[in-house]
Amino acid sequence: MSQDRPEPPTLLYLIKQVELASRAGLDELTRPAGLTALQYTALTVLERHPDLTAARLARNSFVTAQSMADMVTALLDRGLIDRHRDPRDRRRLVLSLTDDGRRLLDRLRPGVTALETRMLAQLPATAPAELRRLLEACRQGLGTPAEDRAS
Amino acid sequence: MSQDRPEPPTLLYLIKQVELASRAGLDELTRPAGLTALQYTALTVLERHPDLTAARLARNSFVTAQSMADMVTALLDRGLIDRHRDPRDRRRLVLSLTDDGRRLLDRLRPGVTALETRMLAQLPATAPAELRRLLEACRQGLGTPAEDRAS
DNA sequence: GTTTAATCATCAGGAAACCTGTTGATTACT
DNA sequence: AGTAATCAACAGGTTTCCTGATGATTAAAC
Repeated sequence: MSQDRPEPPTLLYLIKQVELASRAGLDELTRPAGLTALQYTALTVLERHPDLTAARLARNSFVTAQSMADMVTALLDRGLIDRHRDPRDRRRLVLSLTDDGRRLLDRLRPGVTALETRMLAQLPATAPAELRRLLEACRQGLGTPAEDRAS
Repeated sequence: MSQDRPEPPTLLYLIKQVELASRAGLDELTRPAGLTALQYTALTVLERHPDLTAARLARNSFVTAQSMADMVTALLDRGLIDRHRDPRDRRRLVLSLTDDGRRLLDRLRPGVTALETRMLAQLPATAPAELRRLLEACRQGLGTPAEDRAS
């Protein structure tokens, strides 16, 4: 009766836990630069996928365009990103990293890499690839956010 | 030149992606009940670890006690949790689920389980255990949040 | 080709979740 | 006894998210 077995947490919860822990670490790294973890993440997405619009960026992050607008404004104000109209679709405002944004990412990257290394420290060398495979399948299962659609 | 290799995202980013997707799914499930995904998660933690304080709950979620206070207040106001002083340490206000809170969790659980199942749908039956093992090691590596300390 | 529908950006307003900094009460350490 | 650590809470503020509405532009339907 009072003998309740620990009841293992769900996988959903474990994922949240790891994300929370990594966000805390990321925040620590990016705070000195005046960036939040989410802003840093958005910058890395723009680095990997140039010429995204705010709307696409929002879908990629499973949030509404209005939510993303707040962050885009912050990054614009700090001069880390830039934007211009797409001549082929004049509704679209295409985002791109500025040189300042690129420099900031380059400066932060080593710390982030170290954080990831620390996360994986206890695991064998084969684990990262395995974890990647599993996570990508999970993302797929939950409905991948229309990404990686090259020109 | 315009041939940029996709540059695989970091594992930290993949974890965030899966968490974002799962949070979106969770929010959809819990919104009808007037709960956010985070509030639901806090309730499940209290279910698995009765007699936690808000401070412990905060550490468990890698946030400050002040941040957790907002959510605790919301859950108290909705009558989903309760609290009382710990007679052995009168600084502590111990949290516990109310019957209403327990009922709500029971009602939401099937949907959450289905969400997790959907996430894992593409993977073989051995994957969940493997994923759990990897994620637990990651959490450990990032500094586990003083949990699972039974009485 | 004109109407209809979808998409993009944006404004307004608000809620939730985070933070720093401070204070007072209680317990633990010395 | 006195210092340090912990817990809860107050004040005030930022970031991140939402719904709802609007105008501009493109795509689809008729």
